[in-house]
Amino acid sequence: MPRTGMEPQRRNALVRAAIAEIAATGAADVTVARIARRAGMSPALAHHYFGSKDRMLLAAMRHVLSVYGAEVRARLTAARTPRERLDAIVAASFASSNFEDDVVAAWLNFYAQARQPGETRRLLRLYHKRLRSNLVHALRPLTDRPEALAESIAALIDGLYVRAALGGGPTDPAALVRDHIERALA
Amino acid sequence: MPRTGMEPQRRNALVRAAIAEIAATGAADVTVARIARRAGMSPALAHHYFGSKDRMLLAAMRHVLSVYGAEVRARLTAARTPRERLDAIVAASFASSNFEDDVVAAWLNFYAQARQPGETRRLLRLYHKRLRSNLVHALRPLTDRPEALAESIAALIDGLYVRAALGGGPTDPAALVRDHIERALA
Amino acid sequence: MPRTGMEPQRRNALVRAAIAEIAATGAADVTVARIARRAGMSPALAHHYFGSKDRMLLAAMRHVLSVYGAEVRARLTAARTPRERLDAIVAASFASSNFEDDVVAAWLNFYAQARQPGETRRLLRLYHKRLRSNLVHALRPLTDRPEALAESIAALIDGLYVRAALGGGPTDPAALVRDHIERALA
Amino acid sequence: MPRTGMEPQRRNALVRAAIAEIAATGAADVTVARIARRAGMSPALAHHYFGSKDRMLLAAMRHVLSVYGAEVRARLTAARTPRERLDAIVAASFASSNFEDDVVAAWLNFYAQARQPGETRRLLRLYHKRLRSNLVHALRPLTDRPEALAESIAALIDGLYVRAALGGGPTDPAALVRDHIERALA
DNA sequence: AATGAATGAGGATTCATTCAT
DNA sequence: GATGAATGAATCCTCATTCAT
Repeated sequence: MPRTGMEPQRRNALVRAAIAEIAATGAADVTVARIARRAGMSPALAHHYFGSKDRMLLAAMRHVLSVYGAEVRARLTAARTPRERLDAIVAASFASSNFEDDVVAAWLNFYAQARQPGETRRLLRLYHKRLRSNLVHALRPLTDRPEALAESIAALIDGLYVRAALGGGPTDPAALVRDHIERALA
Repeated sequence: MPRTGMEPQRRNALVRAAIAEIAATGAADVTVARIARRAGMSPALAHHYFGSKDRMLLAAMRHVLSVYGAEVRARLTAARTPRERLDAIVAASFASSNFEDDVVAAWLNFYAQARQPGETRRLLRLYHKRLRSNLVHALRPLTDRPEALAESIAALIDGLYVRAALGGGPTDPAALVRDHIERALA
Repeated sequence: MPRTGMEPQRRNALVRAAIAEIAATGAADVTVARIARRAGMSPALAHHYFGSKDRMLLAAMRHVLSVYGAEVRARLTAARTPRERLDAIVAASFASSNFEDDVVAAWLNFYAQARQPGETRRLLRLYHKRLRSNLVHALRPLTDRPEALAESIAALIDGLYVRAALGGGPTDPAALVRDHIERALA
Repeated sequence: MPRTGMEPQRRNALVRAAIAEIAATGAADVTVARIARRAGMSPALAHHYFGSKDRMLLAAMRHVLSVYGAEVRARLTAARTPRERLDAIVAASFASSNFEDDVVAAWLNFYAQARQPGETRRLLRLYHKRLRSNLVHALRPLTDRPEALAESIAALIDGLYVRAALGGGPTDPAALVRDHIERALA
């Protein structure tokens, strides 16, 4: 049964299962056994691939961040004007690839976990820094206080994430952010 | 040593210890034993007073919500104009009584936990509803789309909370929100 | 509130509550707190009167045995012929005072507990000895093998107790025993 | 050390250890840890195989019942006449395989536990029903009141069990039952 | 590569019991 | 006499992790 070259598939399945499990069960009740079962393999194999539960969850987080990062880069490449760059960032944040229920839940839990010092915090701060820098870069030609506006845009995006995680957020959060930007630049 | 009438003090000490422990250790690693030790008593006594870990954490959440609610009510009572009402709500959100490090961390964890159905979710949704209704009520005389603006203000507040929980948020988040409101009403 | 001379009532209430609790919850789940609550007082008071849980349960057992003993003595006094003596013993065993549901359940649990060396076993063996000796004494004028018949009568009584404890025993167990005796003496 | 296919052995060892532990310690003081130690493994492994203490004890009970059932079936198969059938049932009840000290003690505790509604009670009632039906079937050709006699035989068997559990029962309980039957059929 | 077997280290919870009042 | 307060010790159970196969 064991075929060679399964490693990437196995790792991927585990990462996806981890995200789904966080969403379904809550970070507090996530166990290696449950993740492994969801991914269709034994807990021992999960350990074989990731070495520890922490590293597995970290891989899940990296996956979420990298999906987001890829989305941003792709859209930024296509953007021509500063305004388009802004829209690209906002659109990436709410793109279906990382605004699915599972992923939003995972984000929220990463935030909670990032309270403690460690890799999660480091990664999340890195994400924050990049988001801010992207925003500031796009805003610089449009306003003379790019930092302040970037801050509020970033906070707004995070707030909408949080609310989405609980259900009951606005239907079109991206529109809400664009509105905010428009008014601020007016 | 055992004097009568200790219940309120003990419960209070446990609630405070629970909040501190969530902030210090992260919700995932909070144990009854740690909370009890921090509150200066045995785990058995903690159970005696709260019956279960869940009920203890729920009491902590209720405490946080009630502190916030009291802050809002107190400031709303003093407000005269719609604009003052708005400022009152914003100020309450960032008042020192519930913007301390511990409390902000607790909020974040409550959000993460509220993903799962249960009392936490119910309480948090109730808080959301009240906040929105307070905002809409204050905004109605000031704009013709009070719901949309309320939504964005609420999201902004939550986003600033999240960022505060991680450190590195803006120095004066209330100012940022007031700025947002001003621009939106202009 | 505390009146003097309450001791006998208190002790009695606890003994009765213990028996009821054994029947209702099963010996494994009997706790001092539950017994005390059922008897309308605090666990601490129960300890005050009995010193320990074991001693309390032992008192309950002694109560059951003494009720049975009193019943036997009363009926034996009234009996005139050997045959009447036999009937007296059988009737006492199934008299309502110790064939109530609670009491039967308690008996069964005492048997289970008497496996271990200790006071319970001592008391139960004493009961066995007395029962056998009473039976043998009554049987001696009626048969030349009184010991064997006494043995089978005693076993039959115990068996009927066991079955009564589970429900579904015969309606009139005493009649069944009398039948057995009659046939054996015929 | 871990070889594959250990499950049956482990389960068996635990069941046997549970029976021995009930006999040695009394059902009230049986702990998973003690059973596991006696069976030569960790408590965690015991849980791994049985899921819970209750299910483990239930398995022990099922084992005892099935040993008895097998004994009865084997002897009934060999029996030719109604009288032989009766003797087969009685002999099975006191066969060494389920009249050993351990097993008798376990029976007694199952009885005590069967007071509470649950699987134990269900199984024990099933055993009662089968025993009665076997007896009635064997008695029908021999007497015109098979039910009544079956009842008394069953009660006698149970009573002898109870007494055996405490030590001090008759040396040859089966003979006593056969005697009872003989006289009743005379 | 893959897994069943196995466990040590906890974690929530319960409870008999003690003590000051 | 009576009780609320308090806890140490134990119990069941879970889980990440390791290991032989």
